[in-house]
Amino acid sequence: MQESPMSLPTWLARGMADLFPAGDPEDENLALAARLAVARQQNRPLRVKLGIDPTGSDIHLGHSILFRKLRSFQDAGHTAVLIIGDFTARIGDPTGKSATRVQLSRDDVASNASTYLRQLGQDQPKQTALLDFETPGRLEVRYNSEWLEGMDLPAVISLLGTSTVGQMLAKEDFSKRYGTGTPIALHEFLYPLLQGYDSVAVNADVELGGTDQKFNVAMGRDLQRHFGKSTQFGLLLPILTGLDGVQKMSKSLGNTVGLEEDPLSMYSKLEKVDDAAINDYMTLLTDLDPQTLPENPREKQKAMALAVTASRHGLDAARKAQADAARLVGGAGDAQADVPEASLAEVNFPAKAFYLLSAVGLCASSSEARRQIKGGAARLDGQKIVDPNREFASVEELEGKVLQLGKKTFRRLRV
RNA sequence: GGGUCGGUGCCCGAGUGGUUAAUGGGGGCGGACUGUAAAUCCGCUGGCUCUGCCUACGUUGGUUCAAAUCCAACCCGGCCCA
Repeated sequence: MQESPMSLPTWLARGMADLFPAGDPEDENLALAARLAVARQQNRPLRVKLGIDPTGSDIHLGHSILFRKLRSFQDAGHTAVLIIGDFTARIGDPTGKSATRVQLSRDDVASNASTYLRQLGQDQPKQTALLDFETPGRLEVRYNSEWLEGMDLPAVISLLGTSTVGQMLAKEDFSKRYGTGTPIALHEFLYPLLQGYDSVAVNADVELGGTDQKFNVAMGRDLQRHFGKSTQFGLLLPILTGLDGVQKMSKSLGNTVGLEEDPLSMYSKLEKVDDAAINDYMTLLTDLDPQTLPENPREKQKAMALAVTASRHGLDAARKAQADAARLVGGAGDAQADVPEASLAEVNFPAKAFYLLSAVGLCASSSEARRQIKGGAARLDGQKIVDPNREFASVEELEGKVLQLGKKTFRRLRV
């Protein structure tokens, strides 16, 4: 990335992976710093677009880096335009996908969307919420069905006419699939165009996205130009590496930390993040300087985990989680520790150990529970459960005890 | 529409009538080790309150004592031709 003479504010540049165009520093259409300056002069906030597809229901830390950046724009006085891709979700973004996505029903999309908004802090004060829902003028939530649903066939055809098959096949995901003979449905070509059209519809000045979104964001610029609008800047942030330190954080890869996870499980997961990912986590998930982290790798993990947990739950809760995690790992379930609870209400007694593990949700199935127990993974209050058929006669026998699977999953049993 | 190849467990991919819940690899989980890491080694990796029962190799039906493996129809996909 080129340094422009007119520099960007540090809150904006933090963690940035790409910014385009990065051309003529004097031209507000070619350099974001110039656009910011003009906006300031005219006392006009920038419109910063971030699109989300309500395809899942849980937001994880990987998603949150984009929302954090969006929040920074809000705090600097700009307008966040959050686009809920309720219409595009029904197509499914082909980006990073090796297979055609399942199209979602309207109901799924609606319920996912409301879950998203709640997780983003719709009902919370701005101090604790991820986005500022409170300050007037700082947030617009738009559903893209608003302008996409009513589009008629001539409009769709003209939209398709702005792009060529060659351009589409230049996109890595498509070319890879084409090359390996994996099907590409025609409607998938429409996705980048529709996402791009969102930028037209909301007059975006900036679009935020992960680095994998470059194609789609660039499409937004093309379409804005096509429709005679001023063009947006693409501000791309890195894709957060998952807990394994190798692959991107993604629910289907099971390497995520959920935004709403309790402090203990959040901390426990974060303190074992791969060394290589630690600095990125600091930069992208906290406001702190990674330089301040301790040298010792283990201490470094802990400090990062504390910082990130604190950014979601506050420093006190994070400290407690850190202390609890340290005690729990010692082996014995600790009566003081703040362990997530599991209800015994649905469990039928007498209950055999393997049944208990699955009934309480620690194992996906009772067969898996049997295997885990045989593998020596299950403990009750720190004591290994050896026999899958060990029987617990009544609730009283379990109430208040800590059931453990492996080294890092704990459940306090409650009635 | 024609030709041709193909559809196997989370993924890739063996298997072409009988110890097949189905070789192998990846991924995942667990154990040992460690820094609660990486690397390495070992185990597990359909379901069921399970010494047994049930469901599985695109779908349906058929042949057979016995099929993922043979036959038929259908569905879906790649490539070539139109």
